Amino acid sequence: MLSKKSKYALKALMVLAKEYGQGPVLISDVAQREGIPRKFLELILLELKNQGILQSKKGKGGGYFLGREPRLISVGHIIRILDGPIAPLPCVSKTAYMRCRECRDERSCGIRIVMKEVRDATAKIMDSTSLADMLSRVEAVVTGKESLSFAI
Amino acid sequence: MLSKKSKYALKALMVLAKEYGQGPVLISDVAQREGIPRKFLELILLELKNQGILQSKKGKGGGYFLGREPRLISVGHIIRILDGPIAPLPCVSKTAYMRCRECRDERSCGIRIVMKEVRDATAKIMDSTSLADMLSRVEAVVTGKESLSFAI
DNA sequence: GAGCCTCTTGACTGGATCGGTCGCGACCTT
DNA sequence: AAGGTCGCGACCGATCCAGTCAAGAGGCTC
Repeated sequence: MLSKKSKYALKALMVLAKEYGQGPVLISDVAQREGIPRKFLELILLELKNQGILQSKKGKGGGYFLGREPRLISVGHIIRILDGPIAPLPCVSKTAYMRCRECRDERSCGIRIVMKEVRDATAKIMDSTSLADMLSRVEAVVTGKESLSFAI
Repeated sequence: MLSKKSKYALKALMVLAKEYGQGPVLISDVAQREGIPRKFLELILLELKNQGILQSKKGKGGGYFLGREPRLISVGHIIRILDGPIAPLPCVSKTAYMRCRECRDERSCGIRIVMKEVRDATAKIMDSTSLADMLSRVEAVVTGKESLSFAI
């Protein structure tokens, strides 16, 4: 299950992606536009800044903005930062592998085989979807061309 | 992330599936074979019984056994019983749908679009994999015919 | 029916995580 | 130097996770 942190982060990033190249956006603006508790959002944006996703500027005319183009920021990366590994089990994680204490033979663990499939399918979707992708999908729906969302 | 509950449940069910048709198996046996805390496993098996997955017999010669054939018990069903919905967000769940409080228009929510893909991919794998499937995959690995596990 | 075996049930725990909130800085711009 | 903005540490209540404990209820065998 996606935490609210990740969900809020993605919502906020979508706002910043839409505004990309047009200067900083206030935390308060983002919070209000997306209905996110302001103080909680501060925490989230700070973390994203520390991980290099965002940049910030203090003082008047300050705020947050994306550190790179929206097409270079993947959903998977954001979720890994805020929620940790995507894999349903540590023993199938690529970014945070840990073997199961009680498994004699990992290779012949049926659960692992299935969960590896799940991890791969999930990671494939999340890592190949960028903020820009999401924006254009939303755009496609809004302008009534829903069929585009299946063309990817 | 899969909880230990679900993981233990699947491990236990694999044992019971292997033993299917050969009478009840003791909780203690399952616990020992799979390295699961006994008391904790009791809880899990009881829940699975209450949900109709397992049956039990008390007294000497008693124990737990599957309520139906291993090929009729899906991984997805087990995980839903113990961990709740598979969907990463309530607003894309088929079995426990709930709309997002702060979403104005659900259809044009980019996050929802992506998470729906994730849900569908995950559910497809989990719901189409049965205990019998897992058993035969494990068998394939054990007998050295790993390539079979990709043929499905 | 005694005694043992096995599941059943409810209460309890310690620790972690989630989803926030508060207050005071630090820093930047004008 | 004033006011706007992010930065950061502390704190909080609720909930969930993983597991334990003690007692009991039902069934079997002798």
